[in-house]
Amino acid sequence: MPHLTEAASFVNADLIDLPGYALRRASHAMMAELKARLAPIDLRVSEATVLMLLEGQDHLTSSDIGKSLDIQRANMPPLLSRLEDAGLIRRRPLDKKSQAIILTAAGRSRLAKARKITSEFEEHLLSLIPEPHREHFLPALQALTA
Amino acid sequence: MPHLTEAASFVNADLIDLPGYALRRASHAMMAELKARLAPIDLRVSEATVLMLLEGQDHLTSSDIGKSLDIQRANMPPLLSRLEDAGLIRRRPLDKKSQAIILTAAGRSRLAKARKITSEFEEHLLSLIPEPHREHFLPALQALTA
DNA sequence: TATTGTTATACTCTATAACTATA
DNA sequence: TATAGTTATAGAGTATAACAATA
Repeated sequence: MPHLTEAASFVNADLIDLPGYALRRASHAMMAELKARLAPIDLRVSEATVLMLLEGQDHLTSSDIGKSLDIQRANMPPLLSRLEDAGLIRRRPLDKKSQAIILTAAGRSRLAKARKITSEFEEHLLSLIPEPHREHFLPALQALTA
Repeated sequence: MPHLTEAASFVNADLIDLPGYALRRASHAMMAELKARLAPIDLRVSEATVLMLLEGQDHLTSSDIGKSLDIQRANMPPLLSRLEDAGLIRRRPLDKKSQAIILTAAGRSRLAKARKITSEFEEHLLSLIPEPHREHFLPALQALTA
């Protein structure tokens, strides 16, 4: 017999009523879902995000990408190396110090697949939120990031 | 001169309009904030959450806690060991296989400080959300976890 | 047979410091 | 002086597999 009782479930219900805790749990659940949906095209969430940021851009540096996506500069090289090794991006020198990160043809092709998956995912996510709350979700989240 | 242009900012604005991306960013920002607020009392977010779950309970096992908080069973021992080494919890045998995790007096004292910090944090979080959206935030998040 | 607690292990993300070379 | 790119390293969270002992 499991030891988890109704009393314990009640306490857990208390936790889930805290916006901070609910935010962490919802984010974790949704990112696990998106990770699973992107796995078939061999992309991590962070990698797909970088590809989306690069679309139509031919002058963004590694540092630019890090600033836009809130990724530390020091954590960009391994991320970009994986994308480069997969042939999805290449580097173009801007001057003797900086280099632009740009999509290859294979990168644009993979991005198209990623866009399809993420847009279906976003639709799924919103569909989970009951109607009266749905339109308020994005503005509320954006207020927390700014 | 930085390479980040207005065009790049615009693309980033596109990303932040995706609910899934906004959810991840908001969660990351808020958890970093809570982590910083809990650091002075030497508690991680996950540790404070466990203490809160244990309040008033004297029969929850390691497995119970993992199930409630969505933490894998295998990841509980190191978490609980840190709390035990800090004198905040102790183990009480339920039978020859299971043991209850319970708060010590020091654990209840630390929990009181954590409750104060987290309630101030929750208040801060909600205050960041503009009035028309605020009341819809928690129900929307809870719909994504269920 | 299923569950509990545990160990080992590995991967991902994140964070800080430090170094070089160039703007 | 500040910035770009990189390397090294460490911490934290998460995931799977496997084991012994007990329900």
